[in-house]
Amino acid sequence: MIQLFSIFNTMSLDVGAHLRAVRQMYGLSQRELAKRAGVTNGLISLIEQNRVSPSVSSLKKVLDGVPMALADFFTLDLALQPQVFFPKEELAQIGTGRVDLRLVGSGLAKRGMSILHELYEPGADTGEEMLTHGGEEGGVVVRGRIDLTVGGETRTLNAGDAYYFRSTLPHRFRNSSRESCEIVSASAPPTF
Amino acid sequence: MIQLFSIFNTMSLDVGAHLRAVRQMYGLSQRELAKRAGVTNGLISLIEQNRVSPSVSSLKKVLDGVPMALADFFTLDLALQPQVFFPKEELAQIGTGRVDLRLVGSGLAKRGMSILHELYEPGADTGEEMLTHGGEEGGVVVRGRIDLTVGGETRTLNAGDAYYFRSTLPHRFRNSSRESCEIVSASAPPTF
DNA sequence: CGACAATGATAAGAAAAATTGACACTTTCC
DNA sequence: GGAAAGTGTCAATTTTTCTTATCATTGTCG
Repeated sequence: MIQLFSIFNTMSLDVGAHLRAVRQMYGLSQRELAKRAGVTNGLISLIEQNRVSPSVSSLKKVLDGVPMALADFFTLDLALQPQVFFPKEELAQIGTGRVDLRLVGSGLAKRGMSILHELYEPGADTGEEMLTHGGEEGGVVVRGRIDLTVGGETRTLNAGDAYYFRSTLPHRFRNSSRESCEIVSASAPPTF
Repeated sequence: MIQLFSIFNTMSLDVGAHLRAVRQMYGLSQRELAKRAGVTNGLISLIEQNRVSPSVSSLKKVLDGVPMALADFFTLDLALQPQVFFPKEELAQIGTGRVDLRLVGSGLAKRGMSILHELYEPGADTGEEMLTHGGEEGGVVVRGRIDLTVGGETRTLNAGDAYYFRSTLPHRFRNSSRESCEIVSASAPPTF
C-alpha cells in the first residue's frame, strides 16, 4: 500500500521542509550533503518531500553532514530565524530634528551592536554637551562632510573618511557644511 | 543480516535508554505507553533495547503518548535530572555549635525552598538577637521539645507540634529541655 | 549551438523498522 | 496454592525506509 505521509503526522514539525531549510541555509546540494553524511542523495530527496519519515539514526547521519545536533534540529524554530535583510523602510527611525538616525535590526532580540544609518542635515549638531556612554563606536562618512570632536580634538571628515573611538570619550557630531552628511556607524555594546 | 545497533551510532544520544527513562519517569509500562501512543508494545521494547532506530514519525507517535515533544526529548539531559533522594550522609551540614542544621538538596541548581533537618542539643539557642529574614518558614517537631518565640509570643512545642510564620517576624529557637530536639523545617524562598 | 556537469526526482530492489502473536516471568488477589 | 493479569522479550511476517541506478531539467562553458 502506497501512502503519502501526511505532514501532519509529525504534528507541527515538518521534518522535510525543516531539513531542506537547514540544508539550504548551509548552501549544500542534496548530493553534497549526502556525500558528507554518508547517505544517498535519493534519501535526502525523499525525506525533504516527506515521502518517508527517516529513522532517528538516518536523520542523525544526515545532520552529522551539516553538521547539526538532533536537539538543535528539533529545537530550531525556522520562524524565529533572525532577519538578515532589512529594506530601507524597515529601519527604525530614532533621530530627532536635523539628525536622522535609522537603526538596523531594531526587531532583533539580541544584538551585539547597534548599526545606524545617520543623516545630518546642514547645521545639524548632536549638541554642545558632549555625548558619553559605554562601549566603542565607529563609522564611515558616506556622503558630505562632518565635524567630529572626540576628546577635545576636532576633525573634519569627508566622504570616505572614518572614525573609531571609545564612547566614554566625550564626542560631538556637527554638520557645518551646506549639504547634508550621511554616515553609517556601529556601536558595541548596542546603545539602542 | 542481524546487527545490533551500536549505541554509538547515535553518538552520545542513547535513544533507547532515553525513552526508557522518560517512560519510567512517567510511571508507564511499555504496554501502557504503547496503547496511549497507538503503537505496539513490541516496538517500544525494541526501541528501548536499541535494536531498532525508530523513524521520526514513530518516535513522535510514542512521545505523543507520554506526552512529550520531540524537541524536549532530544534536549532533555538525563544527567541533569534533579536528584530526588538524599541519603542522610548527603545532607549538607551547615549548623554551628549546639545547633545542627542539615540542608536537603544543597546541590540542586534551583530550589524554591530550603528544607532543613535540625537538631538542637540541650541548651541550644539561636540567640537572643531575634532572627529576621524574608519569606516564610514552617516545620514540625519530630522529637524532643523546643521553645519557639515569634513576634513576642513564646510557646513550647513538643514532638508532633508544628509552626508556620512569616520570616519577617522576629523569631528564636531555644531548647531549654534536657534532651535534644529534632525538627524538620522548610523556608521559601530558600534561605540557604 | 552542443557537450558537459550539476541539480532534484523516481522506480525497483535490498535492508531495516514495525506488527503480530507468541513466550517466560512476576505480582496480585481470591 | 493457583488463577488472572501484569511485566518485558522475541521469532516470524508485514510494512516502511533506504540504496541503486536512472531520468528529466537546468545552467555553464567553449
